[in-house]
Amino acid sequence: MEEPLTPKRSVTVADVARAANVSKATAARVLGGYGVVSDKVREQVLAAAAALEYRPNELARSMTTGKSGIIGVVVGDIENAFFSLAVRGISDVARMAGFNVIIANSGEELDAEKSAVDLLIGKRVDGLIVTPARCDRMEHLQDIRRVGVPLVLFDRNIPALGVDAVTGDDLDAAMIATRHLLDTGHRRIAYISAMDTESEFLDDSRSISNSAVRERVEGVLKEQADAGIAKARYYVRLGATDQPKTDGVVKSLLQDAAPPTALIASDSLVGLRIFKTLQTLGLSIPRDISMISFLDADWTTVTTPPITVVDQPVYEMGKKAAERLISRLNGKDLPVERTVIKTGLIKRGSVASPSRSNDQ
Amino acid sequence: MEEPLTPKRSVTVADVARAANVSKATAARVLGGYGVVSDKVREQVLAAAAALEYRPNELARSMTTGKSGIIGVVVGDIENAFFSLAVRGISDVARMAGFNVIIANSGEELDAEKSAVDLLIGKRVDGLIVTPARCDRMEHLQDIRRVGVPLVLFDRNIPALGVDAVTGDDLDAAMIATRHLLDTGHRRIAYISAMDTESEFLDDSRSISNSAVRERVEGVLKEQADAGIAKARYYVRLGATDQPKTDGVVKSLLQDAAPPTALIASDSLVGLRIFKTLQTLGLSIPRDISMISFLDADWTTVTTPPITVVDQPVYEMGKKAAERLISRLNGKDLPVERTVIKTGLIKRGSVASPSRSNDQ
DNA sequence: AATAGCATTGAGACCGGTCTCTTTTTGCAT
DNA sequence: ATGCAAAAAGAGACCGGTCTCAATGCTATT
Repeated sequence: MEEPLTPKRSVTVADVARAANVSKATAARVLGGYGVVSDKVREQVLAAAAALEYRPNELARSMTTGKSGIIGVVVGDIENAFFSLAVRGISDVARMAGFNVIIANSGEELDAEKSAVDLLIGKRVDGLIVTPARCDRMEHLQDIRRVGVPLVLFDRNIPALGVDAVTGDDLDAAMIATRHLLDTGHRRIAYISAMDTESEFLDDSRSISNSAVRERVEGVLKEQADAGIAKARYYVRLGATDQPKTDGVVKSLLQDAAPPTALIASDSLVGLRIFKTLQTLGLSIPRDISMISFLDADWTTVTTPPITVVDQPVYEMGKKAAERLISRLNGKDLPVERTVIKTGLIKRGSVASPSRSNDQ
Repeated sequence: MEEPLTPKRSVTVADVARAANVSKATAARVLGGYGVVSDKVREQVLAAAAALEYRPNELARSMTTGKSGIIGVVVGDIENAFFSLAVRGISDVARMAGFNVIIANSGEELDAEKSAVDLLIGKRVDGLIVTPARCDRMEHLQDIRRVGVPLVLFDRNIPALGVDAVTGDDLDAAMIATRHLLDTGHRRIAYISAMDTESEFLDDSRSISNSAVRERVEGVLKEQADAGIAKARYYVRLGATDQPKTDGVVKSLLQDAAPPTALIASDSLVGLRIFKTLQTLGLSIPRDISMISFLDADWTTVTTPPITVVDQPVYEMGKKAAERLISRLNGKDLPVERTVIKTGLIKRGSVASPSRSNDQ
C-alpha cells in the first residue's frame, strides 16, 4: 500500500550484496571493477544490481579515492565566444580522458574569481584551469598550489606563479595587425579594449594588470614606435564594455582633430560593438575607416565587408590547456611549461588605404 | 627538512578541533555553521581554522547531507547560441540560489544523453534540466524520476512524462513568421531545419521526434494550409547540419522548377549558414529571396540587410527553468507545470515582396 | 543549599563507497 | 590422502563531514 513514490534511500553496495548473498566487500569489488572475483559471483552480483537498479554514488567514491574526476574552469565570461570556444576545447579533451568540467564565471572580477576558486577546491576538483582577471594578484592562486591541486593558467600568464600557462602570442598578434595597417598606409591607429578602468585613456602600458591585454597594447605601440609613429599611445582606449560605452569611445576618437583612420578591436565582442557604432554613424568600411578585430568570430564573415581578423586558434588553446592539465594529473612532475600559440591574420575586406580626406 | 611541498592530507575538522582544544563535534558546529556554540569557543575554532588554512570538503559534506548543491544541465550543443544563452540564464539563477551547474552536451544524440544523465545522477546532482533529443524515448528520463531527482524539461516537452517543462511557443512562433511572409506576398515558403534524418524531405510532421522542431514545422504548415497553399510540405527540408549540407539543401531548393521565394531557418546556426550560402550564390536579400531566422543572434543585426528574426527570450527561458527546478528543490510538491514562453517577430530588412520574376 | 532547567560541549554512529588484512576455498602436486 | 600455495570471499577500518543523544556546567528558583 505504501509504495514509496520517491524511494528516499538509494540502493547501495550493501543492498546489492545482501540481495546477491555475498559480502559487501565482494559486491563492491564487482561493482567498483577492482580486485578479483569469480565469474559465478560476478554474475550474481551484477544480476542483483540490475534488479535493484543500483547506481553508484560517485560522491562516496570520490571521498575515499580522493579524486572527483572533475576539472574546474574559471573564465572571464562564457558569453564571450572566445571563452565558450576555449571551454569546448577543454571539455572535449576532458571528456575523452574521463573527466567532467565545472565552469565558473568570474566576470573578470578578482573577488568573484577568488570565491570561484574556493568553491571549486571545496568540490575537490582534480585540477583547475583559470583565466586570471589580474596578473598582479595571485594569493588565491598560490593557495591552489599549496593545496596541491594542479593549475594551468589560460590566456594570461603570471610568470611569478611558476605554473603551466597556455596563451596566445598576443604581442606578436598585435604587431602583425598593426603592421598590416601600417603597410596599408595608416598612420593613426586606434586600439580599443573592453578592459574596465577608471580612465578611458592609457597612462602606462605596464600598469595593465591583464597580461594578454598588456601584450596586445605593447604590440600595437611597439610596432608603431618602430615605424616612427609618435602619438600611438594616445589612440589606445579602454572601457568599451558595452554598446553605449563603445559608442562613446568611438565617437570621442572620431571627433578628435586628428581622428584615427583604423580601429583595432581587442576581442570579437568589442569588434561587433564597434561595427555597430560605425554602422550607426553611417560610416563605410573600409572607405571611411578601416578595422581589424581579434578572433575569427562567425559574424565577421557575414558583414559587408567581411572583417579582417587576428585569428586565434582558441579551440586548440583550450585543448592544449586541458591536455597539459591532464598529463600533469596522470604523470608525475613535469617541468613548468609555458605554451604560446601562434596567431595569424586573416585578411578580408575591412582594411584599405586611408582616404585622402582623412589622411590630412 | 622534509617540508612537504604538496601537503598530501588536507586539513580536516578533526585537525582544527585538535588545534583549538575542542571536540570534533564542536569544531564541526562552528565550521559547518550549524548548532549552537559559545562565542569564546567559536573564536578559538575560527582562529585555529584560519591558522591551519582549513577548507571544507564539500564532497564529504554532500555525502552526509545528501545534497550536492549541483544542478545538472544536459543540452544539445553549447556551441549553439541558443543553448549557451539558456545556460547563462540557468547559471545566473542557480548561482543566486547557491547552486552550481554542471553542463553536459548530448550532441542531440540519445545515447550520449543517456550516459550524461547517468553520470550526473552518479554525481548526485540535486536536480536536472534536460533538453531531450527525442521526445519518443524517455526510459532514462523516467529513471531520473524514479531515483527521486527533480527534473525540468527545456525547450522540448514530453507530456507523457508528467514533469515540468519550459518551452517556447514554437507553433505560434512558426505561424507568426509564416504569416508575415504570406502577408508580404510569398506563396512558396521553405523551412530549413538542422534536424538530422535519413531523408532531406519530410514525410509526416507527426513523425518528428523533437517536439520543438515538430511544432515549428506544424506551425509553418498550418499557417499555409489556412492560406490555402498546397505544396507547403514539399518545401520543408531537413538535414542542414553543416555548411556543405546546408549549401546542398538550399541549392536543391533553388534549382527547383518552382523555387521558394522565402526561407525560414530553424535556428541561428542554420540561419547563418543559409546566409552564407546565399551570399556565395550571389543572391541578394531580400531582392532575390527573403529570409527569416529563428533566434535574435548577434550576427543578424550586422548583416546587409539585417535579418528579420523570430525573437525567443532564451535567457528568460533558462531562468524560468532554473527557477522552477529550484522552487521544486526547496518547496514540497508543486503541481506539474508547463511554461510556454511567448515569442515575437522582429522585423528587419530581410523580407520583401517576392520579385515578379520569381513569382511566376 | 538542593535541584530543576537551559546552554554548551563531547562521544560516536552514519553516509556509501574503497581498500587492507584475515579467513576460507579451491586446485594441484606429492 | 595430505600439504600447501594461490584464489576468492569476508570483516571492518577509513575518508571528512553531519547529526543525534548523552554528559557537563551554570544560572535561577524556592
